[in-house]
Amino acid sequence: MLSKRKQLLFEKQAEIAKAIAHPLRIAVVNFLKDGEQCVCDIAEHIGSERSNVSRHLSVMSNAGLLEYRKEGLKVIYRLKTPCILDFFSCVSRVLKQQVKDNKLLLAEL
Amino acid sequence: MLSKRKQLLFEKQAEIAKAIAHPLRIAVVNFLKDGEQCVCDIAEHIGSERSNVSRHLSVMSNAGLLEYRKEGLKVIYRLKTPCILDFFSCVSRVLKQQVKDNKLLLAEL
DNA sequence: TTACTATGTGAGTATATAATCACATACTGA
DNA sequence: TCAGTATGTGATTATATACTCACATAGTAA
Repeated sequence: MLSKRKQLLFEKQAEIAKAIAHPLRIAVVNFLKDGEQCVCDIAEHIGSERSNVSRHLSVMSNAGLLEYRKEGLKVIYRLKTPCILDFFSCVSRVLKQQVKDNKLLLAEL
Repeated sequence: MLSKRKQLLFEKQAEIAKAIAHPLRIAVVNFLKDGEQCVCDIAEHIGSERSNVSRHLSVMSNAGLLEYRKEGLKVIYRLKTPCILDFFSCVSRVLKQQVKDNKLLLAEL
């Protein structure tokens, strides 16, 4: 059985993973990897309501993935831990494997 | 604005991230990193209903994170793309940073 | 002050996800 | 064949998450 300590750790880890696990939030990470951006530009780039984007940004910020600074009216977000980007290299590997598997499956028909 | 192609990619990536983003499923990954295990042993190790664990395993398997083989009555799961484990090294970094931030916050009081 | 802009938040609704229980299926071994 | 075990799935319920709209707040600039 899992110790309480381990369970707590896994919950924390899941929280961080959840903060990445959304198409819009992944789009944000991809946009921010080239440099910081304000909410309005992020919203425009992604093509979603500002209020919605704002909420997603706060989810990611609370999870420790993003940080921000204020500049006049604008709030400018940036990646806090760029190692998140490594995550996507693994995800790409999983996706490529999926394509390979599908090809094998097709060859069976 | 995002291209349809990019959007589709982000959706696929989010699907994979979602398949990790649950405490129980993270516990499974941690258990399987030392080698393959049957559903019954996974369920016992984690301390959850077999039916529930079975469903979580199928989520991860569908996402391409796990694969399995059958051996008599048992179904034995293993990690399909061990690079998932890299993900956790980044998550650990995020968690450590959170602790640091909290310490700084405490020092302000 | 007044009008304007950027951001964030409350409330409501829709949708997705998780857990539980009961049950079906499939394999094993007497 | 029959009893027993491992796994998976349907149905239900509970909970969490996402989106939209309206509005509040805070800074800017005339």
